[in-house]
Amino acid sequence: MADTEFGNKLGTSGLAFLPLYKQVEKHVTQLIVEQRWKPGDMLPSEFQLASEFGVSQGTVRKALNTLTDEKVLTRKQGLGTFVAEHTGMPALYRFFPLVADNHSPELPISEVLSLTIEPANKSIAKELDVKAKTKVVVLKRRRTLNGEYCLLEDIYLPYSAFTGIENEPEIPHTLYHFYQTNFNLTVHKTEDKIKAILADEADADLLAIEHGSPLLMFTRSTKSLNDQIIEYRITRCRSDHYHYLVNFD
Amino acid sequence: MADTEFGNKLGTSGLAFLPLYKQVEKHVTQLIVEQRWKPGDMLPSEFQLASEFGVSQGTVRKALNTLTDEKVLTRKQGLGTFVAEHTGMPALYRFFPLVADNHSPELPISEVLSLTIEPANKSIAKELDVKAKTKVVVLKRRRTLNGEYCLLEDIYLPYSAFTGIENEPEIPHTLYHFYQTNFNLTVHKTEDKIKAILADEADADLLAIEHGSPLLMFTRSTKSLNDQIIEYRITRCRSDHYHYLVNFD
DNA sequence: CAGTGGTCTAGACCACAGG
DNA sequence: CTGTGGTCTAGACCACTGG
Repeated sequence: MADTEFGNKLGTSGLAFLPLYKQVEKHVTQLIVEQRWKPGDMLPSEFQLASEFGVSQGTVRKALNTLTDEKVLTRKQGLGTFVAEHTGMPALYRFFPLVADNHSPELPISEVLSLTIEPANKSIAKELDVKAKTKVVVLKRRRTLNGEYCLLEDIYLPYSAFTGIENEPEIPHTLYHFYQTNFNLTVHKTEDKIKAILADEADADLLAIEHGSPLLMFTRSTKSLNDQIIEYRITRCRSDHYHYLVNFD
Repeated sequence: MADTEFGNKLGTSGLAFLPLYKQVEKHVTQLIVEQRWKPGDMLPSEFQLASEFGVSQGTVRKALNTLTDEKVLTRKQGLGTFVAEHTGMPALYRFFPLVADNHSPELPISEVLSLTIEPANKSIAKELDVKAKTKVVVLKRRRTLNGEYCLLEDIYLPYSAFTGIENEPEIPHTLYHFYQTNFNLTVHKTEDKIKAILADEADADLLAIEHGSPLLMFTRSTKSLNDQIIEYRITRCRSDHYHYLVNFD
């Protein structure tokens, strides 16, 4: 095998002197972003990728395992390596940390209250990392859990990444899967900032609770595989029968 | 090297047919729990451990890297592998997710309101996984952040694991480090359940806020390295100038 | 300089899935 | 049966630390 400093076939252009396994990670991620491999597709075997990239199988393995830990890929012994899909229960609850206090949870039902396209105000523009007055999609939803109104969401999306969303016949309940299949945007990381607030009149009416009830408010910033901010949302949520669950380890 | 089915020197007693690297993980963790290696100590090199355990260096490496990811160990190239200590800024904020909205945070100041030893009521006993009426330590604290009262904590500890705590001259601000150094209990995982509530009169008085203000309430269950529940705490916290920060990825 | 962890390789064998 | 990922080994070389 060509054993020169650049004996591999990865895009080592530029000055990125990263370890080979990191280069493999980036390269594989890039190929997914470019849709060479789509969600659900099976990747070539470790040996095939190794020869394709000009590195050893162990190096490919290390990269694929890291991406599996990050939930970009899924691997099954005897089957193969696949591009992760945001489908199924585990993926559903991965970014939905609301848990019923006692009984087992139903699936949440989402109800679209409005969908408009507006110029971003300063605050939203900053959160989405776009210029002020850029067109953004504003989606307001209400979710029902165990038969009662549970939470309200104001969702902001950069229109440039979601062009045509206003023509979609229906906005499904599972938004992140929808982003992935219809706009090739895979959610990779989210950050929630949580506060306690009192319900204002509008929210209280929509949730059918008393004005002044305590609500959890969390603002979420969501990044895609290629580290672009693709969503900002503000959620208000009653927590008398549910809690927001966080694990540190 | 002895290449029999049990050619290694790990305690493969019982019926635990785990991969070697998992056995190494468990074994190393156990040695830390038993204080053969104390926080801050340097472990033997990978090759020394490999020969000690009767496995290859690569297998030891895999186990040590996993434990490093779990923050049980820290590794530094050229230096060695060390048992992690709950000291320094990163460890301080690892389990303290409260962040000031705008300005950079001060270190939190803790004030002990009371420390008593009581028989556990049913609810606390269940949370600590002990029998009802078992003796538990009840520690109440108030924390100040950026010059204002910020949060109240009711902390419950199983007395059997914290015997003698009532004779400690002082309870330091950094509780988890205190558990580690004085009681050989290293915090490994926590789980927070978050709700929004209204401040009752007692809490409002202690926080110098109005009765009925919204507060974040989180109940935390904490496990040590050997998976025992070592703490249960109920925190009430104002969130008008701070937020609780959560990352999913 | 010697000793440590970090990267990379090559190859053996096992466990599992599907035809 | 073949092909996949999972485990384990052995060894080479690099990068960093401290004396």
